Amino acid sequence: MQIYNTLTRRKESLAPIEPGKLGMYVCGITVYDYCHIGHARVMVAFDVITRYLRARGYDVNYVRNITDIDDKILKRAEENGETISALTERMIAAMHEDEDRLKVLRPDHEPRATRHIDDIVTMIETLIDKGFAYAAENGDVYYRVRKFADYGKLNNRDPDEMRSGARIDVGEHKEDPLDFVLWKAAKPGEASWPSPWGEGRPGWHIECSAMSTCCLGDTFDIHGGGPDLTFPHHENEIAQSEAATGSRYVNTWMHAGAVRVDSEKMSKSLGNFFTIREVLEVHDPEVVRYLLVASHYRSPINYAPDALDDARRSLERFYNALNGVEAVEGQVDARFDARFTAAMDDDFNTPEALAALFDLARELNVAKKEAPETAPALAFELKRLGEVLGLFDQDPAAFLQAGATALAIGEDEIEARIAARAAAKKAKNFAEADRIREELTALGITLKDSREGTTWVVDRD
RNA sequence: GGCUGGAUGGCAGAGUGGUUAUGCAGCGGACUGCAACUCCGUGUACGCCGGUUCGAUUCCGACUCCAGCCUCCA
Repeated sequence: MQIYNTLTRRKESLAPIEPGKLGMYVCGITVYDYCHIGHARVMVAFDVITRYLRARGYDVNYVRNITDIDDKILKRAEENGETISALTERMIAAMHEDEDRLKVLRPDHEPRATRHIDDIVTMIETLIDKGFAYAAENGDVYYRVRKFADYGKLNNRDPDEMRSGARIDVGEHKEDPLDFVLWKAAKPGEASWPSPWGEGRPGWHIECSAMSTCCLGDTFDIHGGGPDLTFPHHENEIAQSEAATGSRYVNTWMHAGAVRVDSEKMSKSLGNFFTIREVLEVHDPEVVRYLLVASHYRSPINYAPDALDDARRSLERFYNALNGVEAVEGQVDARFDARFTAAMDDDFNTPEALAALFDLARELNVAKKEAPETAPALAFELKRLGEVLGLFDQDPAAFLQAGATALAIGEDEIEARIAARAAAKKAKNFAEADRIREELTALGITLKDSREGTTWVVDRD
């Protein structure tokens, strides 16, 4: 099992700290708004990673945090005229709904910042004791970046060169412009927690250090997140945790690729984002998931409506193959599994894995015609491997007929007309049969004849 | 400016020192009463310039362009 490690910039063999077990922490969502497709990318990527590692026999402990206290949350709650917890509970519920629809399995633990204030305070105290942090007069506590010799190792950055950077916020209470906040003193009226330095709230980076260490130990196997978190967030996590514990923080750093719109990163600040829920109003969740899985997790992907239409058509190929076959476990050529596994073993190469599944689908299509008795086992194999990617879980006919409820014709009526057409065909009245088919075509229904009878799908084009 | 990636056929997207990725779309054929589905066949694709090599899209160097991070952001 090879995994690309952002820290070393190369693929490395996976070597669990404890044989057979893996601790994985992924930076989750700041819950002040609905999740967008960029969030979906990270959720799906690490869902596939977790599913595969488990299928490979690892006992994975998957932790993904929820940031439920933060400046943006305070601001949004204020704007909405609702309490912080009303806002965050609402968004957490929405997030869970979104990921359920995308077939993203829940992490084993979802620690929330506000429930770990004690751990955070303890870690900050340790950092102060060790000289890696200091309390400023205004009640803020800062991390002393220059004290940590390895600072910049994840991003290949030299603090001396960053010093001259014009965009670094100087901040009147910092000893050094590079220092970042661990604890923010509360302004009057703001949500706050007591601490040795006065009322305040945690800085963003420290919560992940505290919660990951708390859930997974001082050193753990895998830490993941979105592409924009490598700096400063993950760099700062390393600085905090390694200074506090004196141990190596993380063995393997994994980062997903960005989702772009018109070649620009999809982000809240650019305002060019699509929320998961608005996309799911128009597209089947599995189509969205397929789009995300069809690219390698580290590659950037361009989000466009056309891309979803393409994904839909590719997925139809799988469901057409699966349609009309009962999946039953049985003897199957092992080379499909071997190809799939080899691809996934190579840094979770899902496009390559899908290529193997397309070949399996072809085999299934051939079997359906030429050796029907072998089809159920092939269908089972396709579904079994697809499950690792979180795909092919729907009833094929239902998938292909999705959207029927929006049509101007009921399913019973469709069946009635198919029966009428069958009668016309039997009577060799092809003109009438074609008339009925064209009528259905006009309504968005495509018929498919086979030896077993006629089925129908909803026309997407 | 510094640091990361990337540039593959009409589109999407893997990969490889010399042999078919895969999917969608197109074209030809088969199947079909005709279609749809399916099957078979089909495309001188690897940004540009040098170098290494018997041979490079694949390795090395320069260049051009694109994206990300350096500020909240998945």
